[in-house]
Amino acid sequence: MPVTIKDLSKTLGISRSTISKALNDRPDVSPGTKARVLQIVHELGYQPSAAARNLRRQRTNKIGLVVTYPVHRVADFLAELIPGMATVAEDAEYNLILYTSMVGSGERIKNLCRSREVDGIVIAWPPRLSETVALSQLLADEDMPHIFLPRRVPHDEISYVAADHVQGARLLTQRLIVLGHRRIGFERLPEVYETDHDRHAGYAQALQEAGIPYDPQLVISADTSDEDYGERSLNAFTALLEPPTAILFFTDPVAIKVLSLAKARGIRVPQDLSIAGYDGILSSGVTEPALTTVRQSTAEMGVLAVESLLKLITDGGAESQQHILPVELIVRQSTSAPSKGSA
Amino acid sequence: MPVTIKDLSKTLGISRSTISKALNDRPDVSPGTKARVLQIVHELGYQPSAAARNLRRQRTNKIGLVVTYPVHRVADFLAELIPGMATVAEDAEYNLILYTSMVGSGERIKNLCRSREVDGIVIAWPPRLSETVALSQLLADEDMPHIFLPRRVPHDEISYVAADHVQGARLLTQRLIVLGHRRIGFERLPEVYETDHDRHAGYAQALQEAGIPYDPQLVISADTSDEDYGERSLNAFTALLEPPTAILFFTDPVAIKVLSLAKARGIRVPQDLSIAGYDGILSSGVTEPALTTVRQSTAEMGVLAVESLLKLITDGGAESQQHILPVELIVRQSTSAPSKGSA
DNA sequence: AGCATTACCGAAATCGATTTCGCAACCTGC
DNA sequence: GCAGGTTGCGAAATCGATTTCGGTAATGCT
Repeated sequence: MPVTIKDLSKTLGISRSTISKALNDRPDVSPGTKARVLQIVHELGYQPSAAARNLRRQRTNKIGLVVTYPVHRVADFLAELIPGMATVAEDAEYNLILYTSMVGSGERIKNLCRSREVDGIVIAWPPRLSETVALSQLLADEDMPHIFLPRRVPHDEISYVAADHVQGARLLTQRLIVLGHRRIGFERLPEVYETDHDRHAGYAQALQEAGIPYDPQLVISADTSDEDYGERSLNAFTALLEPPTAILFFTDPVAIKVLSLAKARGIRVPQDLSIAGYDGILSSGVTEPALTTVRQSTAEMGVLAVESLLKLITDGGAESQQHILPVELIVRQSTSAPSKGSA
Repeated sequence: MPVTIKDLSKTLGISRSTISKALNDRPDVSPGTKARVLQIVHELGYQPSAAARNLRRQRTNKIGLVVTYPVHRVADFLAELIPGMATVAEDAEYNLILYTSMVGSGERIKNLCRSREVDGIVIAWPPRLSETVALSQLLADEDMPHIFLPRRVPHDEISYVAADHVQGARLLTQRLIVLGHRRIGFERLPEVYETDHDRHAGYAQALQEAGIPYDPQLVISADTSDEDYGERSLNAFTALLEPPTAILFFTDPVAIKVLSLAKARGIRVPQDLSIAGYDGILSSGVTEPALTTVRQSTAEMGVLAVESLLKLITDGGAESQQHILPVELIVRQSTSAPSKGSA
C-alpha cells in the first residue's frame, strides 16, 4: 500500500488539509509546519496519487497525441515528432499519451474528450479539410483544446502548425526555371488537402513571376487508387505531345521510385529529365542521383505544436494558434539544366 | 460541464449504484433497467470520468514507456517500436504514456510508481546491468510490473525482451569463417552490457566450433569516450602485426563510418577487408558496398514486451517473462572471401 | 482594555465513480 | 402457509486528494 496523505496526517498529527496546503505552497501555512511536512514527506517517500489529484483538480497534466492515420504509414515522421513533443511537454510537467487506433472515428475522439483523461489534444495527420473542420467543431463543443499537425486549416478559429508549402513548391519551381526549364510538370493529389492546394499555388506563382504561361496539361492528378502511383504519373507526363523537361513529384518516396523507373527505361536523370521530390526524407540523400527536394522540419513542428497547445490549455480563452514554418530547399543531382534536344 | 453518473441517476430516477452496475455488467440488474440505462447513456452521451474511475479502481489502464536514454539517440528505433506497442496496448484497452526525461534517475521513476499513474512500465534501453538490477528491485518494491527492452537481464525474476545476440554474432562469424577468414576482428564495448557479452560469446563459440583458436589481440574494446570511436577501433586493428581480414563492428552506424574511412585510405572493401555491421538499419542497405549485418526486429520486441507486460499486470503474481527473439543474418557486399595477399 | 486584523489550522464538502451490504419483494417446494 | 432462496435495487462507504469556510489565537492599534 502506498503512503497517502492520511498517513502523513496521522504520523504528524496535522490535518490533511494543512498538509495539502503545505505541499501546494498555499499562504496559510506557517513555515515551521511546512518544513515539518516536507521533512516527513521525504522520510516516508510520499507521492500524491495521480488519480485522486486529477479527480479533484479536474485536469490531468496529460496531452493526447491522436494519430488519425494508419500509424505505420507515418512511423518515420513520428520518430522525428515524438522526441521533441515529449521533451517540451515534460518540461511543463505534462506527459504525452498516445492514441493510434482512432482512424476516421469522431466517436472515439468524442469519448476521449468526455472521459477527460487528457487536457488537450494534438491531432496528427488529420483527414481532409471538411472532416477536419467538423472534427475541430466537435472538439470545441467538448471544450477540448486542440491543434492540428502538420496541415494548414484555413479557418481563423482553428489552431494548427504546418510547413510553408507555397514557399516550398515556389522555391523548387524557381530553381528549375533558373536552370532553364520552361515546361515543368507538377503532380498533385485528387484529395482536397490544403497541402496540395498550397504547393500548387506556389508552383503557379513561380511560373507567373517568371512570365511562363500556366499549362494545365502539365499538372496532373495522381491516381492514388493504385498504391504505386508514381508510374502512372510518369506515363501521363511522357505521353504528352510536349512532355515536360522537369517534374515535381508529390513526395520523396514517389520520386525515388520514378528515379529507378527512369533508369530502367533509359531516361537519364537529370540530363533527359530533371526530377524533384518533397519532404527531405533521409534516403533522398543516398539515391543515385541524389534527389533535389524540400525539407520540412517535423521535429520543430512537434515542438511548436505542444508549446501552442499548452498555451491554449493555460489561457482558457486564448485565440487560435496558427503557425507556418519555413521550409528549406535542398538542391542535389537529380535536377540540372535541360539539354538542347529534350527541349 | 460533462454529464456525470449523477445526471443519469437524476433523469432516470435510478440510483447511481444501479447505473454503475448496469454499465459494468453486474449480475444484479434486471434486463429492463439495464436497457433503459444504456438508452439514456447513449442519449446524453455519457462517458465515465477517467479520473474518478481510476481513483476507485486503483488502476489506470495506462502503461508507461520509460526511455532511460537520450531519446533523440534512439528515435529511429522508437519509430519501429511505438506503432506496434501502441496497437497491442490499445487492443487491450490500454494506452501508452511516454516518459522520456528520466535519464539515470531512479528517483523520478520511483515517484512515477508511487503516483500510480500507470499500471506497468516498459523500460527501454535501460542502463548497464548493475543499475538495471537495482532499478528492477526498486520497481518490484513498489509493486510495479515492468519489463526491460531490448536487453537481456540475467536474473530469473526479471522480465525482458531481447534479441538473440549470441546467435547473431555466431551467424556473422560463421559466415566469415565459411568465406575462408581465419583472423576475424571483433569490436566490443567497455561497458558491461549483456548485449556485448552475448555477442562476444557468439563470436567465441563460432570460432571454437570451427577449431580456430581465440586470439585476444583480435578483440578490442572500443574507446567510446570519443563519439567517433569507429576510427580508433580500425586503427587498433590495422596496427596489429597480423591484422584481421574481417572485422565485426558493434553497430551499423560505426561500420558505415568505417566504410567511408576505408575508402579514403585506399583499403578496398571487401577485397582487402571484410566488414560487418549489426542491427540492420535502413541505410545499411544503400551504402557502397552494402553492409553485411544482422537484423533484429525492434517492432516485434515492442509487441512482445507489451503483451508480456499485460500478462504481468493481469496475473498479479505471474512468473517473469523472458523472451529472446531470433535474429536474421543479412549477407551483402561488404563481406567476401579474403584475398591471398591479405591473409 | 477593547476592537479589528491577521495568521494558521482543521472539519467537512467535494470530485465521480465503484463496491459492499442490507432490505424488500418475489419465488419455490413441501 | 412458511422457511429458505433468489432477484433487484439503493444507501452509504470508499478511493485520496483539494478547497471552502469558519474558528481560534496571536497581534496591532487606539
